[in-house]
Amino acid sequence: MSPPTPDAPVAVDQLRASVFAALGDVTRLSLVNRLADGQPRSIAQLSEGYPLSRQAITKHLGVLESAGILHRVRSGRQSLYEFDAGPMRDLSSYLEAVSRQWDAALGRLKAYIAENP
Amino acid sequence: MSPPTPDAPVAVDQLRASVFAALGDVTRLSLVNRLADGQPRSIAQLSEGYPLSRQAITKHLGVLESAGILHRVRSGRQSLYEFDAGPMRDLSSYLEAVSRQWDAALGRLKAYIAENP
DNA sequence: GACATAGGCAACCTTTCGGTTGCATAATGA
DNA sequence: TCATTATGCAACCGAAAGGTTGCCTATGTC
Repeated sequence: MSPPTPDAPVAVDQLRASVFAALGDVTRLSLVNRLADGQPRSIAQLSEGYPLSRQAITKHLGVLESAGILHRVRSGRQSLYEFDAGPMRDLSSYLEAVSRQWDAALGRLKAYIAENP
Repeated sequence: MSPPTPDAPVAVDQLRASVFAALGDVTRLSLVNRLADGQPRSIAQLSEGYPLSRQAITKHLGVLESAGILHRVRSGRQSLYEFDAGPMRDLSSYLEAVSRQWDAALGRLKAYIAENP
């Protein structure tokens, strides 16, 4: 778990950006919230409650799957989607790292001011 | 700090989605990484090192500012951008909440299996 | 005042996104 | 077998994203 540096390998940042982008939509965020209870659901089930066509939901699920947030498992004639916490855990630790970097910088600033009144 | 529920007010989710979306781009992610050291920088400074025009960087900074991740402070003839950790902290706690929900669901599943061998 | 520097504004372009519709196909159940 | 259900595939569409270029304005500097 390397802290974020300006010159970090682009591949890692590219992956992270794709996960962020996948979550950057209210519909997809809502889908993730529903699936985070651990129960896999079919496309038909997931389409209920949205003012969108099944195809639109299918596309959103595809985006989330590409980002690794969901996995698709075929069961008979239906596609079940199940949640994977991995990518979102990675984002969480990344955000924590940035926040810590920020806190440290703030601490140094305060110390500097205290020593140069 | 309410845990994410499927029926959460859309306004909150909309804000979160916009922050996620703002971070869903490698260039913007890189800009954030640079500014997270606490030092405000001008647009000219921030434009260095990218194969993009100054205007492109300006647009990216605008997106980050709209999401509340950066603040703009005019100083003389230059616009300085400074980091604000707030929105990213919110995302972090949101992601943590989802992960905990997931862990709890997994725990219940294991308990169920253990009791029904 | 003359000139260089930093940035804002606006028009324009191409690609991607989010969405729809129509139709084809695979599994199921009566 | 036949109708139904669940999904996949592809074409299409308008709007937004990401980017460029050209020009204008404000602020420093000599």
